[in-house]
Amino acid sequence: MFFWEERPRTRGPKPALTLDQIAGAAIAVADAEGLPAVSMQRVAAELGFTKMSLYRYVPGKTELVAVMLERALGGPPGDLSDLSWRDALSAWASSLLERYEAHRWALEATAGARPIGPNELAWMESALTVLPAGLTGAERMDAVATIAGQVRMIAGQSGTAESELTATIGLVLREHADRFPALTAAVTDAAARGGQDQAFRFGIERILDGMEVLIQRR
Amino acid sequence: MFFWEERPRTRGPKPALTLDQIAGAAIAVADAEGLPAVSMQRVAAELGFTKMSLYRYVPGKTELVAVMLERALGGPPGDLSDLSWRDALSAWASSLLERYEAHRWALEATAGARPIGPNELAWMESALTVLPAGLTGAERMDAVATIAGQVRMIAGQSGTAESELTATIGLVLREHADRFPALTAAVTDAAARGGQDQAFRFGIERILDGMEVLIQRR
DNA sequence: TTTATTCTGTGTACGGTAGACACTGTTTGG
DNA sequence: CCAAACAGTGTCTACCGTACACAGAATAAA
Repeated sequence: MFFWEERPRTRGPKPALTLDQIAGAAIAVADAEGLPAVSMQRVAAELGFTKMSLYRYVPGKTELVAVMLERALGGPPGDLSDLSWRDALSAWASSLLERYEAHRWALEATAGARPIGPNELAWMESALTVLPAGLTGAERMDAVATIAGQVRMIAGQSGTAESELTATIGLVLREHADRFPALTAAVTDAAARGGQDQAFRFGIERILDGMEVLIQRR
Repeated sequence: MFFWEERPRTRGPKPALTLDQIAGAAIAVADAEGLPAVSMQRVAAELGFTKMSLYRYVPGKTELVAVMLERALGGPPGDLSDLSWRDALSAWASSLLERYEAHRWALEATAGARPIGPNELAWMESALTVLPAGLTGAERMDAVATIAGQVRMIAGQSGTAESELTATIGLVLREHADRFPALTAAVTDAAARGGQDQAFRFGIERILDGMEVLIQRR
């Protein structure tokens, strides 16, 4: 786990690149054309170098993606201490969602086993500190996971929102509307009102309400 | 969206394979060695054919993965009607989690844009029918998404549970324990009690509690 | 029954991927 | 001054998905 920071160099030629430059170029490609467009070849070409030169800075593509994720998500918001735990967690979740939506490949990049970076830990730490008292350590972890799960669920749908949700689902749905009456009804009603931000807030409010019930029960 | 079912064949040689055979072989490979091990070459070899023969049954790899997902997740549980909405949703979530954990590549396969199959719609339909009254169509969709988000969050951690969570996180964490005091405390406490099933139930109960608050408020 | 049509599985080819390795040339510590 | 360390390049292997032409098999039409 030592590829996050640039290691000190003593002898030999001065490196022409930095890890930040590489990550930046890779992030730019992913932002513009999606994660599949990010290859060693492409990133190196974007910087005017050969692909093999990147291996002087990064052990492999897995680690490159990890660094991309780390840089793209960044650190957690810092000014949550003077809010109520509800507002703080809500703001935390909104901030995280913003980050995911600013880099729509980020969610895809977190699929499967991967190394976890310092910024990701900082996000966890941030949420844990604003969590209310009256929860065990395990429960605190679980609570953060539940909220993060909601963020990631919405982030996953956000690209697909409305346009493809009505297109992809609607295509199969219109054909078999009789097999899925409840889904058809819910989708048509949801389409009339619309808004994926509503979906996010609904889930967060339910989770926070549920946590409040638990806290006050104790 | 016509590659789900096998299309009728009239003239020409009898097909030596079926879509189910192909999907089954691919699922077996993914179960044993993970999703990256699933290639056209590998799946075809597993069946004793050349990779190009698969393209007679499936338009491309994207669709193959979609069929794999469809077959692996299967249909929703059917006997939820005589349960309370809480128990029904809890059972629904548990069933879905079981499916995801039985095929740990399934979550990874749902990352990014992808075609949505009939079984996935059936799962949605199943959850929507057991949902309590007093919610709008949009809210019903949001509620299902929130629960599904919890399932997917836990499913994503389940492979990493304990072993790697203490290894991957713990490695970086032990080095910077002073930077993440709340996280360190929560992790050590959680490790003492352990259990990823606890994490799942905790989140589900919070969400259901939150939904109950909303319902009773109306 | 013959003929024409349609479909299957195969072989070849192309452009792409990640990465191993040897090499040249630059930089700097001893 | 020189030897060690290191940067970037070029070449190579082993894969990947898939486009395309083809030979043979099965059937529908003649």
